[in-house]
Amino acid sequence: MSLRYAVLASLLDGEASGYELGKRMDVSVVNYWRASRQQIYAELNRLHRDGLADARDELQSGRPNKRVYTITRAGKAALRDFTVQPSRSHAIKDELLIKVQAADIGDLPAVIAGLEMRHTECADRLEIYEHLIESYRRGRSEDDYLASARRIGPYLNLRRGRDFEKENLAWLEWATKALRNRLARTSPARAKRP
Amino acid sequence: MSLRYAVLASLLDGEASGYELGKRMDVSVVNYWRASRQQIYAELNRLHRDGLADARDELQSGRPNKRVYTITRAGKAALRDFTVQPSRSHAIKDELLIKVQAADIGDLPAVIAGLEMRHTECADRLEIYEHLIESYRRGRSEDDYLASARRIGPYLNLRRGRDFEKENLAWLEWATKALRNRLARTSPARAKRP
DNA sequence: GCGAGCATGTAAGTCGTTACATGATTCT
DNA sequence: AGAATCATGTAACGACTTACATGCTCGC
Repeated sequence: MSLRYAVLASLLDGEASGYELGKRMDVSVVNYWRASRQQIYAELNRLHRDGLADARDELQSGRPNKRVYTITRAGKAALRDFTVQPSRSHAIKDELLIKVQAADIGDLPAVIAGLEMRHTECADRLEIYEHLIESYRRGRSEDDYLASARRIGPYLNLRRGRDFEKENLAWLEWATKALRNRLARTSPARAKRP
Repeated sequence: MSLRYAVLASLLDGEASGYELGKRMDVSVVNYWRASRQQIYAELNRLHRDGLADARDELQSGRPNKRVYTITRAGKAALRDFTVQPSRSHAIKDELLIKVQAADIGDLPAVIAGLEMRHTECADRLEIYEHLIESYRRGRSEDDYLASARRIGPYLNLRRGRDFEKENLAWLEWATKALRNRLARTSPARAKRP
């Protein structure tokens, strides 16, 4: 049921088609709930059926037509009700960390390569967050922005995303170094007894 | 398919029954993949069926008997193969953050209360992580530990968990303050025009 | 006496992923 | 020529949650 409210919350940023929303709710932009396009299309239909979103068909030339959705008053009310409900702790699911957990028994060079790949992904996301934060602030100081902006929720989440990516980068570098040291000490020894 | 490897990785910490593993893989202890007990029972059965885990029944008095599982050679090989596969970026799913995103339209005091509740949860988890890190190190310095320990994967993940909880606490405090300021500025104004 | 912890599971239902289908346009 | 972007969806499958079932012991 959370997907429903994640989609509604995303519609607060303005009307959107399913496709656009799919990009908005991509890992690189949204750090509160990512969803696949197929999920979003289905949820938008349900939202419309339940009167929480209005839909209108926009005819386009040279590309397929699209359905543009807007959050309704009832949608906002439902979202408001949701904010009062207790939240369960987030789900922690990260394949890379399973590999780190099993690194000592696993293929060390492969795990290290995985950490490095994640590092570049994180760095890319960090850059996106930094740019978004800048474009939200438009020169204002943070306190200024928080005092004057119409909405601050998206900004709060953006900063969380940025801080987490930074933290993540630091950890990835540290963990990579630790596994590299281990590799240097264990693999020459193994090589001597084939 | 990742649950399978998460369970195998948890079995590297030693043999365990489904119930024990359920506690090991709880949010408070494991930060790489949390799973419900029902999921774990089912996965252990499959693991045993596929020869990746050995099972033995342990008769107990005064409490129900239990099935204790051990990872097999084939299980370790499967886990090793898994470490070579590419990892997808983790799933970001946090109900609380949806509420933060919608905070401006939602019930501000409720969102603030939610952040505070999460704060105590994080503080509790942080304490657990700190204690676990201490018990892993047993007085040794970090470099010393990383150089001498038989396995370092669990320690790397533990530090990640600790750092993330710390970061999280800082963000929660900052976001709470921002939403409190907003509440102070908006609710007296509203109260004047009923 | 009652809830919490120990211990394992089934069944039903919801949620989410992957593959497939279609088809024009623009970039490399 | 082939891939990527725009655009929406269906169908099948797999993952995950929630509720239910059972039953004994220990502490309050």
